[in-house]
Amino acid sequence: MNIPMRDPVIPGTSMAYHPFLPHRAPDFAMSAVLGHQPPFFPALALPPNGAAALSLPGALAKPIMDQLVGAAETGIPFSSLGHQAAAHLRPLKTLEPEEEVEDDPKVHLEAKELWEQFHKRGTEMVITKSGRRMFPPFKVRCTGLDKKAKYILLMDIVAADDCRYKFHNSRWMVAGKADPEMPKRMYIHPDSPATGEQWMSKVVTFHKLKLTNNISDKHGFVSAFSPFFSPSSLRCPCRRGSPGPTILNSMHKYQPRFHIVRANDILKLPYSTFRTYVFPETEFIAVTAYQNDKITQLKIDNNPFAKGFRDTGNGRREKRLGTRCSGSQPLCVADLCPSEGDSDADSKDDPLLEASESGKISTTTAPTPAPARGSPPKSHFFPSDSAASRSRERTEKAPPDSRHSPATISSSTRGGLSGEELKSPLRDGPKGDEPRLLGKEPFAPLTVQTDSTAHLSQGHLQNLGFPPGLAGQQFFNPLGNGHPLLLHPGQFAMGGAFSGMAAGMGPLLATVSGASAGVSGLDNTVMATAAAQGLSGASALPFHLQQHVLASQGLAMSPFGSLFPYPYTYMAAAAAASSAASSSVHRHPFLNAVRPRLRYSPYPLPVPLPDGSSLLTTALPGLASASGEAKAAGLASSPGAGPLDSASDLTSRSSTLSSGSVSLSPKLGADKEAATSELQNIQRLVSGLDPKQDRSRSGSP
DNA sequence: TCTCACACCTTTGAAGTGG
DNA sequence: CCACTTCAAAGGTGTGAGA
Repeated sequence: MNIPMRDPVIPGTSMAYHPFLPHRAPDFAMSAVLGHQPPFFPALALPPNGAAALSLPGALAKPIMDQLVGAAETGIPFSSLGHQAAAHLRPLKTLEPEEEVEDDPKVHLEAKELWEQFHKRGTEMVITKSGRRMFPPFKVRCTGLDKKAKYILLMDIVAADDCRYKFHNSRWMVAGKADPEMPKRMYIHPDSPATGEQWMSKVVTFHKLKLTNNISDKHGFVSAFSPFFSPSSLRCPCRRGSPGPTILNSMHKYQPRFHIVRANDILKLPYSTFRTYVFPETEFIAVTAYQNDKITQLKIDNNPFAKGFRDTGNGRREKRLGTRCSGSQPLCVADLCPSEGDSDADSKDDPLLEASESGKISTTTAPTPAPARGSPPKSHFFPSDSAASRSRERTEKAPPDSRHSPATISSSTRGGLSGEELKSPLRDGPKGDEPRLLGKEPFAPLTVQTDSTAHLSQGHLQNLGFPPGLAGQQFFNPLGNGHPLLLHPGQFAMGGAFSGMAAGMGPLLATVSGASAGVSGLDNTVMATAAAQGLSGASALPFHLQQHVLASQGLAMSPFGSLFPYPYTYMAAAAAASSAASSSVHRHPFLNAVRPRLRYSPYPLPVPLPDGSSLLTTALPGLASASGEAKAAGLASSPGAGPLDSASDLTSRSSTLSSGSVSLSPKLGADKEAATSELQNIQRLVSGLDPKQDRSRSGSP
């Protein structure tokens, strides 16, 4: 085996990459996923909570990984491989579990009304070969976080269903089966990790995330690894090594997801608890060219970059209107948007602010008390340091009072959700010193918060296709909900905060990811509705092959680590279940045969637990009805069915789920016997050997 | 349905100026 | 040294022709 040595791991980067995350029981992890007897990991005698790392020079990664994966698949003990792989498998770092902190995260979608306007019109999101930003930008406000604890915020976009669409007769219609999905990347917010206080102090935006239909796009792996990558690019948040675009299929429907992970180190991500939040109104259909004039006009009216196309502008808008959109009527949102003049000084880096900051698009309710630190009137998600920007900010007129709906969009899995209204900080206040990590971006003056009293509960798991037999498994964390986050090396993308860590790992990650993109599940202790759906994107590939990377920044995440956040059993079970539930997985030849496709419904009905708590983090206020209307109006025949489609299913199967195992922070000292038992269940589940499970799955919609 | 060049626009950071 | 202005470059938009 001739393996060139290059791209050595940079000492001190703590680059932990281990395809078979040995969290507590690495052998179990791998075998569980693969459905084999535990392979032998001679080099992995790890402490219970230790993290083993496969520290490999980049060029070594691919061949060694291939062998390791192959061995795992065939049940060959790794010890018999007799090459560098075993030598490289070694404990790299012991990761202490996140200390228990009391938090009750709630997430509010910003500019919700604008999103709803788009949604009602059959939102189209343009994707280009070079990558195109999302508009409206995905922005959220977090509350309920532990001020002292550190969190990593992520976002990803997963297929919403298994269909391809076409725009016919002014409406979107199903045009067939979906094309295979490319592995999806997790976009890690560049400010991660940051304290809860920092996150809560401002709007968290992911507007830098780009969408592309270019499957050969490699930028995601380049920025941090490229020799041209300069630390100076990190100075300005806006210029940080931009993550690679998320690859989407044109004419397919997607659902953005937001994840909160309590972790103070990116290395702990795989072991940490995920809370996933889904906002159905952010669902969109990717297009390479706008099909719906209403959407086009809506975006033109709201996106400062498109000012040249506005009716009042001097661009080609008038011409265009005369030819294509002559019949277009002013859109509601347009009315909600600030005039051109108003927007000029606003949104610098955040086009949406142009609209949202005016407050015209906000359907707010009661104002909420502003935190002491207050919020600046203008919000730049990635503010410019330039004098010009500062100058402009100074000259900006004070925004209208932000009135936030106290409603919560999400609920905590901890059952701690008392249903009390969220008190979100006002964003319009004196511009205080923003935490460095979060940049200087001020709050958006106006946010649209919705009541998210609805909580996803275990009942949603049914929707995710959890086999009844598994539901009762202790390890089968209902919150994990069956929908593991698809943490794939290639799934991760971030703005650069972790860029350094990735040094030297680029080739490794790229090769591994490229060669074996697959499904990696990350158990979300608190999984959102869409959990199941998350698989759709990344799960198109074999579960065991998913060696995901923190794509753009080169952060390598153990796919199994992702699967087994902590304890691993939770992850594995969730991953397996999610795989079964994933519509995308369904498309996968390997999994297709044994697991009927489960349709993902992003609008599950919250099912409160007996104790009054809710298991799933994501709660979408009024989503069901709203989305249903939107679908009815915009989608002629969405196979995804409405939000309520899964209600019956959820209800029918909810009894099989156990809520007792829900824990955001599973204790490290889990009983080994229990783990073994869990493992066996996982193995059966993953390997598809359990006929009962299959039967039960087949009964799923 | 997609790609591309294009015009128009915003954003960004550096350079310059003045207090 | 700071605040501010100016400028050019980079980059984000939708358009419309052509493939």
